[in-house]
Amino acid sequence: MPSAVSLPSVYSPKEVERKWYPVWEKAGYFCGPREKAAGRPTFSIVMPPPNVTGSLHLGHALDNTLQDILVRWHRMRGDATLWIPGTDHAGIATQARVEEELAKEGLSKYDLGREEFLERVWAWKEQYGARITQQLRRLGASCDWSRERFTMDEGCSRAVREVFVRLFEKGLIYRGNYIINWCPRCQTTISDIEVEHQEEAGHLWYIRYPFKDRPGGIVVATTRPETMLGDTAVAVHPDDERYCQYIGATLILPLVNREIPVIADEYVDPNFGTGAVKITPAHDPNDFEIGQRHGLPAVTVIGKDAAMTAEAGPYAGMERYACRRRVVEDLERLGYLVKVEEHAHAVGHCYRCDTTIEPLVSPQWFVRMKPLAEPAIRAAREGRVRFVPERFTKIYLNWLENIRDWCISRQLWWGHRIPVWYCQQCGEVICSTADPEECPSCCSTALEQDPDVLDTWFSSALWPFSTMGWPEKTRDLELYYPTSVLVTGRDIIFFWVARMIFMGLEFMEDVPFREVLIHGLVLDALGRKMSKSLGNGVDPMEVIDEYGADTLRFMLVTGNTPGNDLRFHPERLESTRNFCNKIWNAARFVLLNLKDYDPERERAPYTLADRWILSRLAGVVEQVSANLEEYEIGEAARVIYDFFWDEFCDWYIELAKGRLYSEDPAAKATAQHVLVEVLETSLKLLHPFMPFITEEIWHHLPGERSSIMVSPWPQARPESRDAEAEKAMTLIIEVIRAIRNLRSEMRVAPGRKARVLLVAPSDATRRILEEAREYLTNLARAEPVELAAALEEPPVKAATAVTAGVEIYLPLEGLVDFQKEIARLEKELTAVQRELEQVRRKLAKPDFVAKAPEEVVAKERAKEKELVGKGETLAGRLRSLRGF
RNA sequence: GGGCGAUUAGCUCAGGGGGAGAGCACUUGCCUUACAAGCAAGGGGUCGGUAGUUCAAAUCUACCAUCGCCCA
Repeated sequence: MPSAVSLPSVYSPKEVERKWYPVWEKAGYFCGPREKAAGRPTFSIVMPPPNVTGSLHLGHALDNTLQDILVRWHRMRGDATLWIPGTDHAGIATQARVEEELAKEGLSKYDLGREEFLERVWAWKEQYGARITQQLRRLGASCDWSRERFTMDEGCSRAVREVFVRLFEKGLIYRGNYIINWCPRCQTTISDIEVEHQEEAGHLWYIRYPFKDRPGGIVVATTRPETMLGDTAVAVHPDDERYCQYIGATLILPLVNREIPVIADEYVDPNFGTGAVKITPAHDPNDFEIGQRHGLPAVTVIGKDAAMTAEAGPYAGMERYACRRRVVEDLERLGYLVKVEEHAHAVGHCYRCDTTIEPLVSPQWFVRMKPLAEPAIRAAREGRVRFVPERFTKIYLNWLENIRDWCISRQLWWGHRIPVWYCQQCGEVICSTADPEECPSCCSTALEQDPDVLDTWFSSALWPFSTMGWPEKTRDLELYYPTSVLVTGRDIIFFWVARMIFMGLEFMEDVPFREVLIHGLVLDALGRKMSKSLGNGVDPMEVIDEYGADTLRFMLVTGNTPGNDLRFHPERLESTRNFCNKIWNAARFVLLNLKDYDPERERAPYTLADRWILSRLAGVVEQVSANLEEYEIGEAARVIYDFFWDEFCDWYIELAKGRLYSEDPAAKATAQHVLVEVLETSLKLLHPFMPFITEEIWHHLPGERSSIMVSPWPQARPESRDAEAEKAMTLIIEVIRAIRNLRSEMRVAPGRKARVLLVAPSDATRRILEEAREYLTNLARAEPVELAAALEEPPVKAATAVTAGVEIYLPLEGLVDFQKEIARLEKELTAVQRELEQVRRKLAKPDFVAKAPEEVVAKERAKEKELVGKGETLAGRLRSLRGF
């Protein structure tokens, strides 16, 4: 056993953390077993794969800490536990980063060509992927590295192809020329949910479109005048009396002189603008749909570079906003511009680069969502997937119920290539899991694979089963699918959670996880999202360097409630670090006092303090287990924190000192035994939260030990619960506090012993106080302590307090300022009277006595009695002081 | 426009139908042989507003206000 004396008085996490992680990993503790213990369930989690783009941020730290807590807890409970780690290839983000690198060398991806570029990205992935897994290790994540996966590894890629082909064959994947969101900077499509809408101050331009064959015209209102060049109709509401006479009429589109019809469509809001809407099917999603309904042509006037196309005639080649200015000028000059209003509207931006999205019509691949969404909706409605907190169910359902088809093709190089080939000979479209050699229709070998790759989320959607070896029927799938819980941030419910659920239902015929634990975002101290552009990000590795992983972990999961965002305050790190230090020093204390400890030695019976702390410990074990069961992780952490610091350190350790320093070996052995018991159990309870410090201390405790992480989780011990001991200790603590308070108020020097008189009419109370005599001396420096049922003549020169049915006198010859003491007691008496009044008012109500539960009424009565007694004592005391 | 969340001590946040809590900050006193990253004592809040349900509301309901987020 290492010497306790060698423990320094300040805990330094660095060496400890570096020491233990490799030990755990080498011992194979993280490996998910291939069999489960009889009578125990399995517990499995797949880690939300961090992007290989860069490094872990605080959100990852929170997410993985929560998972690690659950995993370590279940492992200690003896469940067959599996936590699969991995990383995500993050198509757009990673490609963009590598392109940035290239740009520094003055190169573009086109200079390298597709293959060489991909080699560069793979090199990047190797470097940064390794960094991320290193960072997860530093955080203490006890995931199974032998099962580590990457969304583009062989197995995941195979799953992606399999899924694509099956959906294609089922008619759930199709290619079509539809309107999509185009990011002109990333040069790719993005899906609807990757578009972020931001309110912007803009204008509403009113433009008059003249009739072709009659005087006058129709005034339309638009926020994007440049798109008028692509207008192919003007729509009005069919019931709008202002316009119904014009339906079917022909207008002349100004500037381009195209003839366009006036059509009627329910979509038009008669109250917006003039009630007449210009329709640009090629550049607006709603207009596109109207165009589809009415068979309107789509004229593309803005290209993929966000510049005007040849279709824009004289405006061809102009950048879209320059064109907007010119169009407005020209309209004004030609007298078509009626008016301009200030107008705030939502503009779509690329979630990655914030560039304004351009809706474009383009041939893309889509997943037909309705048939996939329905089972996913049912699964949540029927409770087969449960969200924690529950309110997120609604967000999930609302999205799925209004789902649109999912555009999955991306014009990128980094990602899963779409497994579709086009025959250059006959035009056959071949969708296949294996690369085809020749066209099945015409046998031509001139096949060209679709150049696009899949949306990154397509592969992430398969994560819960692709990581377990699907489409093979593997042991892991058999044992660990569905996983137990998914832990993730509320920002990716749509992106990821929903998609995993419908893919799981489609391909595994079961939900991918039974529960979804949603946590909030980690914000900066001012409540802002952490971002590169704001420069307010905090690097978790720097925090770990300075404070240790245990501190970071504990800080992240306390002081916040499930689903709510968490503000990052550096000060909270300090208080949590102090808690680590507290644990360290409590352990040091115990170990320093264990030098002559022999577990076999005969022990004296438990004292009141022993029975109390063991009872409290049993309560805490139950509570922590119950909290973890309900995913109330912060609450569980708080319960241990309070118990350990307040009850164990501040009270029990102090109460135990008397016996530790005594000459009675049996009494000492009992105290040592209880100290070890409480410390050991507390360490176990703390281990899921603070794996490193608990492991370190664990190995200093007496006895042969393997790792704490594979030690059994503490059992609930109802037989240790001792209500009587808890009640007695509560009384003793109150009396000690009252004495300390009197001493402090009377400015009795802390080191000085003082005579204390305790008056308690109740025999039971006196018995407790008698047993606590030593405690009062040690903890309140009360000596001698005199006990009485009543006092004939209370000392006049004394400070007084009344608590819990005990009158406390602190005789202070010559030290008591009578006026001050009278004032103090008067204040106290007023408070008592006020409280008594409240209680009596309550008890006076017949309804209360009749309708409130018996215990509540009894409690109020007891309170009344106590307050009356306290008031009488105080009043009597005041009388005698005044009479003196 | 719809939905969700927040509003509790100076700050950051727990709690949640029956005596207002924690950490930090503040005041006072202590280098007490585990810990000054500590110990002890203390001050500080009509729990955002209004109405309702209830014997009882910080807690449940409705509405309102302010802030934030999501969706359209």
